[in-house]
Amino acid sequence: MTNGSVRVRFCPSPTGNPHVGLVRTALFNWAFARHNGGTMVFRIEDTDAARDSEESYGQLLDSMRWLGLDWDEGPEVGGPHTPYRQSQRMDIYKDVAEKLMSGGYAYECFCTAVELEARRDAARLAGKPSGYDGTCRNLSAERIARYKSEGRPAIVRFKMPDEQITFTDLVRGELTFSPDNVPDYGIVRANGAPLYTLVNPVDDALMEITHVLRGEDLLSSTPRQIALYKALIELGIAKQIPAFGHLPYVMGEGNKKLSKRDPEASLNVYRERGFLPEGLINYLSLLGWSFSADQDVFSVSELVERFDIADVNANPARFDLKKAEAINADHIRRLDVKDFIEACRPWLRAPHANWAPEKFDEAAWQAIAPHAQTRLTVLSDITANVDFLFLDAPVEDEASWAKAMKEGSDALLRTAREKLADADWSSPESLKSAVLAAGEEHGLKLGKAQAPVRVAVTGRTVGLPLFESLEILGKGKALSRIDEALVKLAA
RNA sequence: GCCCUCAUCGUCUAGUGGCCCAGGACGCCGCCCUUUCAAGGCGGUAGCACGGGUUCGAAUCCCGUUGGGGGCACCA
Repeated sequence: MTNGSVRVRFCPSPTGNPHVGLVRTALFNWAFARHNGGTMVFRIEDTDAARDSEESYGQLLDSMRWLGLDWDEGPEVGGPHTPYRQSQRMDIYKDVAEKLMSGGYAYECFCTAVELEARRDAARLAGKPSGYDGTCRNLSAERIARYKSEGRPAIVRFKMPDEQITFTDLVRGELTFSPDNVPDYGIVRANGAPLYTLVNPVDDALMEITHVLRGEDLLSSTPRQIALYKALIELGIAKQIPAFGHLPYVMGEGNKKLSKRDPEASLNVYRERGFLPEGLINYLSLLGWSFSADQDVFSVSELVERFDIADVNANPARFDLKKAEAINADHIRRLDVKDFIEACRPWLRAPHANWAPEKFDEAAWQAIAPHAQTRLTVLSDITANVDFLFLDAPVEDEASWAKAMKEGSDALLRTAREKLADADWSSPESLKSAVLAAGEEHGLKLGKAQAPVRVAVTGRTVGLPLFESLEILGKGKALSRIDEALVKLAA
């Protein structure tokens, strides 16, 4: 669909934890670049020293790497437009701002915050647009000199041309804005620090970005960026105006835009719970896009193969945890057992695991893993499923105990213990027969008969297939746990 | 207040004028399988916001209403 080389960028500012909306934006840019054999530029917009943090910067890179969203130019990778952190590009912006000023595209504005606010309120009351009213647009030279001698601070404001601006949004089609509603806007702070409004388009121009795919919240600032672009082209700084595509919001509970403050929104939450990168990517890409009419579980490479920005739809999507987990569960099941075994590792150790590290038994883990794989929705669930193998005694779960240990359970357990003692412990079938026979003696079907044994050995009423679990735990430990349960029942 | 934007099952979506009395997925319900719980199989539940047009024909095009979301910073 696109000819020539596609260059997209992902340009977060390092404030707070990465959140899923941000990730979705990164993902669509990445998928678009990869689909078209283009270039993914990663740029850090850290021009707000008060809010940016180095910690957040580190998290951003770490998150991208965890997800497998690689970049061709950017931090720690370099590229022809180094540096890729805006905090290191201040000279460039200063220079552009000066050119904009001397070219008559921007002017100094001496209005104070108080004045601005008063006029904004008045405009609002009068039912008029409340943006900047252009007061300082055509100040006389004397006036400017006087303000300066008074030491009045000034910001630099971009002068919006008095014309309609029309562009074709990649996801929304043709959009037109009238100049009345696109006021002159600040591009440099009074202290000389450039603002996002300047810095973002300037870098896009310099880095020759061809497609700007970003959140819907930036939609209404597009006309002013296009105007700035035109100025930059006239000044010989920019070559072309990029195409814009505004991605729909990712909403949270209560139909609110998922914000950084919302704990549900934090990427780290999903990572710690044991989402697979490909599972999360799969789910996130379904927010505003679809793979096909009848399939919604797919691999990252399938995504790349099919993704097209033209197929993204414009309506906001709600993040649905249940579906995200279901998709993730599917990806867990798709894993090779070997990969599943490795993927679970972090949850087999502290701080997730509740057993001492030396109690972990690699052989037992490898034996039990296949039985766990079809039962997890998130990897962190593994701990509770296998802890009976690595704990000295099964966890104490009162609800499970109460549910399984009824009248006669002690008699059943005694019989089961006897038969189990004579069974062949290298065969789950033999163990099953033992419990089955014990149940028959007490008039219980296997479903009922296995419950007390399960709770005695694993501590819980639900869990992995019992007879395989018994075999892996081993005869000695299993029988002594039944003995302990018998003691507890007698007490 | 002004401007922009969005609108198909509870949720994510397919659908670009006839193939749709609307398809898939998650959820939910039921059945089968079954050593618990899952997984798997089968079936069910539920939707084109509303009102006008245009057209032989509208979920699809146009207008309006309503509702949701966003912007209107010396944040990004």
